[in-house]
Amino acid sequence: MKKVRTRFAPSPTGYMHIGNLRTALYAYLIAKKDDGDFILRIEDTDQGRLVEGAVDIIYNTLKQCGLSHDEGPDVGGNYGPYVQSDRMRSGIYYEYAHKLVEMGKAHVCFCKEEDIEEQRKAAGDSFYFVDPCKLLSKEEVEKRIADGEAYVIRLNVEPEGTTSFDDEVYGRITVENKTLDEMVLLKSDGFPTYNFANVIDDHMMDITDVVRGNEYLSSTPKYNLIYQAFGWDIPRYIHCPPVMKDEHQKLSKRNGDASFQDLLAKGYLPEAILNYIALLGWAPSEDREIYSLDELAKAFDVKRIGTTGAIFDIDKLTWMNGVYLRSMDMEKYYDLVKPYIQEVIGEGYDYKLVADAIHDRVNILSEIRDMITFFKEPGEYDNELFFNKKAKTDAEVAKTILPIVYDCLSSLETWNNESIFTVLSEKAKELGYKNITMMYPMQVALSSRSVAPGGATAIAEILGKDESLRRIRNGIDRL
RNA sequence: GGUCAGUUGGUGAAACGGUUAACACAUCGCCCUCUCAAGGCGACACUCACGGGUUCGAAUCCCGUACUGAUCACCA
Repeated sequence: MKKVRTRFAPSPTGYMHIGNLRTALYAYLIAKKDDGDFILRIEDTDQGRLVEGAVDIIYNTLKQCGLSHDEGPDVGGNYGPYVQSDRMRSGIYYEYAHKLVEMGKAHVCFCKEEDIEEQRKAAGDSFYFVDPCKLLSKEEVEKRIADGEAYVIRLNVEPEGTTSFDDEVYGRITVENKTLDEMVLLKSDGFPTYNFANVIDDHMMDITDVVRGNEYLSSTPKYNLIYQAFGWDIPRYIHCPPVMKDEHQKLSKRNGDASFQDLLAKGYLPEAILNYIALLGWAPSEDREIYSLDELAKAFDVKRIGTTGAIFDIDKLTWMNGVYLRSMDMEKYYDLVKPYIQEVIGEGYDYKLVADAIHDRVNILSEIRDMITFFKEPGEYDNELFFNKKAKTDAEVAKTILPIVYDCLSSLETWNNESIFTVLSEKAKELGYKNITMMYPMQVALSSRSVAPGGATAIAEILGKDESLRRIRNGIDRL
């Protein structure tokens, strides 16, 4: 069996959006499942749409995701060049388009765009019309070309019969040939159209599995016609359903939807993003959702790709990101979280203790800031905050509790979570209070919040004895 | 408008003609608990867009309707 080769063929038009990334992921997984090759090819036949830095974004994204390509513009390979605008490639397209003309499978067309439009209109729904340029003699064509007249090369399509292809996801699809137009292969500027370049490249690069979005489903019969004209083997087609923003719209840059870069900036992890989007349009056969990239490659099965657009649910991604954060190696977690902590509270505190305190609470890294600002400086708060139904506390109760807490702690020698908790809970027991009645007012005094990451005692440990006592003192003074 | 495709809960989804229609997110309850989380437990589709048919039996097969999407460029 031939070695599986898939390709990711983006056009460098800006940010990498999620749908695109998922297509890249699937292409990667399909290749890696069978120890095949994953190739990166840059499709830039449209010179008007080049965006500066866009290619770097593609490289960076693939790298951050661990979707390493075996061949590509930057890493080389035996099937280069891997950029369509490369002069060497342009020559190839030109040559093959003309070869098709010689074979009688395509023809030179001098029609103006308006002429074509008119004829299409006249053809109506049947769509098919006979291009008058098809009837030109070889001599005349050559003469007009020699005279410098602009021309394009169009594929010849016979209106009779049907064209079918098998898609691994959507099954067998058949269309009538008369609904297919005689597509342009080579544009008047000498560049190939995207569709043509695609077929040539996929064939020349020995691509066995064509993985792309299902918006290409309709044009696939035309691709097949080109393969057939050359007598080439037709690849396996794997069309993926779209990733949607909502019921009606696809996720897109134009709608201002989050790109991969945006998600990273918000503090989502590449592994989590990849894991999540793998599940958008594909379901594993076992009852499980958390997969590393390698595990995905093993579990992936083209047959289990769905046919319906899947709505991108940021809530589920957020949950999954939290799962990754909670289950990752602690050292790695500390490294990840350290810059965020230091940015907010600076030096002076044990950032690992802070990291431990928020470990079970953080889902996305950008949430950390709001969670821990009070360590640096307690915020303004109203005495109403001392009210807590479950703790049976309010400002009045706090007035009696806080001094007790203060006394217990000011004489405490060993300052850590456990020792603080022990002394306070013993005191609570002695006085007949529930722990929470002691702890809640303390938490408010320490954090200026009704909810805080970690219990009052954990916060006190991080703050240190002096600062903790100072904040409790302030709490007492204001009551 | 033509053509092609799709339709299981708020969301992702499983189900290879016979199950109480999995599982996960979200939501809501309860438990745990020094708050919030995390974790544990439970609730949440009398039904699989709708209407016919085939079958002893249909979310699963067939036909039609509705709705949704894609496509119909010298854009990629």
